[in-house]
Amino acid sequence: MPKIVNKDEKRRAIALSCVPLLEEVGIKKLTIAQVAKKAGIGKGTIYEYFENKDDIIFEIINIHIENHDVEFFNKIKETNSTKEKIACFFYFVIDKSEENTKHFNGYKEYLSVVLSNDNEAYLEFNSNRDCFLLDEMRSIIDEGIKKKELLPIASKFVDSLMIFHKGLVLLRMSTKDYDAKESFEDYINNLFDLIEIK
Amino acid sequence: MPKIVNKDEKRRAIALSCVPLLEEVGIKKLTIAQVAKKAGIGKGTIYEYFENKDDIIFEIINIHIENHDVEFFNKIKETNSTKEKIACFFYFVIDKSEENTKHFNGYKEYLSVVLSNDNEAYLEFNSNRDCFLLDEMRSIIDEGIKKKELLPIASKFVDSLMIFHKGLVLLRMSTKDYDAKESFEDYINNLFDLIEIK
Amino acid sequence: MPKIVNKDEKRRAIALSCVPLLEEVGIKKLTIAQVAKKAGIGKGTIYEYFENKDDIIFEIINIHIENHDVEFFNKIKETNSTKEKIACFFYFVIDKSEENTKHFNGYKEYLSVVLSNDNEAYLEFNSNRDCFLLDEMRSIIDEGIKKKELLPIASKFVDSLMIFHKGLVLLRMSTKDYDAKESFEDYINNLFDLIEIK
Amino acid sequence: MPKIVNKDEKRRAIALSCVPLLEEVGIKKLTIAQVAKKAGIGKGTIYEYFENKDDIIFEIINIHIENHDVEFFNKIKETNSTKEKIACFFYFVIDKSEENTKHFNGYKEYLSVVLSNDNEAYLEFNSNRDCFLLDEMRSIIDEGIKKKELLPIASKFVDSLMIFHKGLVLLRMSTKDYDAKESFEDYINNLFDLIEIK
DNA sequence: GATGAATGAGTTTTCATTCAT
DNA sequence: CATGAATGAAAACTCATTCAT
Repeated sequence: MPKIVNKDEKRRAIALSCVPLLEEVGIKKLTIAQVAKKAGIGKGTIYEYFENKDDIIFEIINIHIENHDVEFFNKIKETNSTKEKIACFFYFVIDKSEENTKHFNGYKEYLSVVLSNDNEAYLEFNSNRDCFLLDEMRSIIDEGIKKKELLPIASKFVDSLMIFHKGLVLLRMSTKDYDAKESFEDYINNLFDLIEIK
Repeated sequence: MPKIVNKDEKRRAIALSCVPLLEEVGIKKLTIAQVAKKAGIGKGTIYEYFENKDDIIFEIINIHIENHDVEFFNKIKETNSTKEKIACFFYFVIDKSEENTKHFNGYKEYLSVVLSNDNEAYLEFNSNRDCFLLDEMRSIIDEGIKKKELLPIASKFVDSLMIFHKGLVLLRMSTKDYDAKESFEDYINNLFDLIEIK
Repeated sequence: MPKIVNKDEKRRAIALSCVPLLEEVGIKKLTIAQVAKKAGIGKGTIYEYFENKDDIIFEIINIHIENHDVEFFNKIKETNSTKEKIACFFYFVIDKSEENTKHFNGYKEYLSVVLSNDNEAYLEFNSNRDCFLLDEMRSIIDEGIKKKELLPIASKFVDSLMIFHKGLVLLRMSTKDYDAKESFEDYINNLFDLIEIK
Repeated sequence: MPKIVNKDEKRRAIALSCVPLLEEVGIKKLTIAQVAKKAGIGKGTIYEYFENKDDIIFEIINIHIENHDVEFFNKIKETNSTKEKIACFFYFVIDKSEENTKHFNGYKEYLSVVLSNDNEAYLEFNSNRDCFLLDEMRSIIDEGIKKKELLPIASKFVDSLMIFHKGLVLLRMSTKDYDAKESFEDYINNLFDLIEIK
């Protein structure tokens, strides 16, 4: 009886084995040869499981983001106040630690690829993830309202909060020495003056 | 004695002649050979006036943006209410007309290049332009306050308005069928509830 | 399963097929395109077997020199007297035949490349080959002493003999109509007055 | 009355002003633009005084070598014993000081150019200079014989001394970490055993 | 005599993808 | 199922030299 390999499983296994590789060399410098070597299979085999290079990069990035999200939601769970939970969303763009900067630059590279191609799959993936994060934010705000930390009006600011987040991301990426932290703190304090129950 | 040319003028003239070319083929596909042909000069001559390919692309984009700004400021001057003036800032990201979409996609490609290289000059240029636009926005808001259209508190929202703008730009670029208009209107109406003198 | 090729063999086969090409066009004018065409493969395939252009040129030159050495050692074996064996070493720089001049000019071009780059591999290769030839010369002299053709003191002249050889090479290469033969004969006769057992 | 410029004088003046430039950037990287700038004239003017790039490089190198020779003959004059005078000839190839290494590498680059082109003028220049140095060496040896430092037989070794010198030059240039000093000392001691009057 | 603007040929190397085995 | 050998298009940049002024 031959070993039955589930195509999807192997696809994922290949991508999984290349998560550190992508971090190391970056999207643009990643070659199929490297991927094949890291996964311990032949170059041709890659094409049994992936349409093309974009496809595999996409899969690897997915895993990256999933990993990131796991950490992210753990952090949020450990956090009590609504304000701090919101801050968790912004750590990614605020934190200047080497570790986070690496992730941030990885995401920058990813965005560069998204913006230069016109890959529908990328756009859809981004849409879904943004929706997902938006929902998370909404839950947190709603919970804050329920816990009497926030005024009911707070729910009207969920969207703009997420858009503001995107704005900080783009500014940190495209301008010199942008101080996202300062901007965030101004904004969040301003906002909480309006929505917080003191 | 040889013909003496004004280097700066010729530099600009070359760039100017390639503004439509850049629009047509995009940044990534633009070749020096094309530029030289369009400008009606030899390839080598390009390098008498520009350091390298980045340098010439940068110059062409500058002209693009200058052109855009001229239109933009004309629109603002023709506009009366502060709210409408603010809306002018957002036309770029909101408007779905073919004309504007072309510009928007051009800017998208530019951003893609900025994010993938680490060109200090690009980052600095962006910083300066963002500062400049921020100042414009501030003037408009201040004027609105002076004209008793807005409450003094409005001045505290200038920064976040610009960041919000960036956020919309990134969302329109990186997600599928993003409705920047809706987001903007929600936001601006929400905001004006807080800062408008009715 | 794909065709498995012996990388080393194919590498050598490619280089081998280009030995006449290198002779024909010279090092500086040799292009990868020519090499690929001559080897009957694609340009890209070259790079499956060689690091870069230097690498392939180096390999071709190796074959050249190996070929030359084979002839050279055959000649020495066919020769009886020590004096004649020594002369064999100098044929390369003395002989004005068209055939040898072609080789000599090839070596000249090779040296030109060695002197203009700072390629460690080249320098080391030269060192090794010089050592090797020095050892050969030493064997010949030692044998001459053993055969009572030469005085024991002859062994003290091995180094200078090789250096003298280099000197003739450089002189033939860098000056006009240099008569290496005359210089060699003067030298060898002078020397044999000192070291020969008559 | 217009300023009469002697063509040859200006030619020399231009070359003279570029002596340090050549040292700085080397032969291969030297551009006509640099030469024109250093000489304070236009690029086109260069061609009023020189045939082509080779011509001007040649002229600059001439001056270099003249300068070197001046130092060299001063050193020889200050030296007493014949053995030391001979050693002066070999300082160039033996000395590992930074200063001399710079000169040596300059000469290496020059030789590389000589070997890669087939410029008759270069070859002739080299022939003449080698003749000239040979004559100098002969004078020194003859003088040594006259001063009863050397046996009359010494005159038979003048040629080989010069060829040996060339050999050391080529070895230092084309092999790794060559110890020219050791080779020279062995040789000169060996030689003096034969030709010195003790 | 002087100038400097204009020129354009020429070559290495990478790497996603295919397909014969 | 798996493989890896083979492919070939594609583009920036330099710089000696000329010649119109």
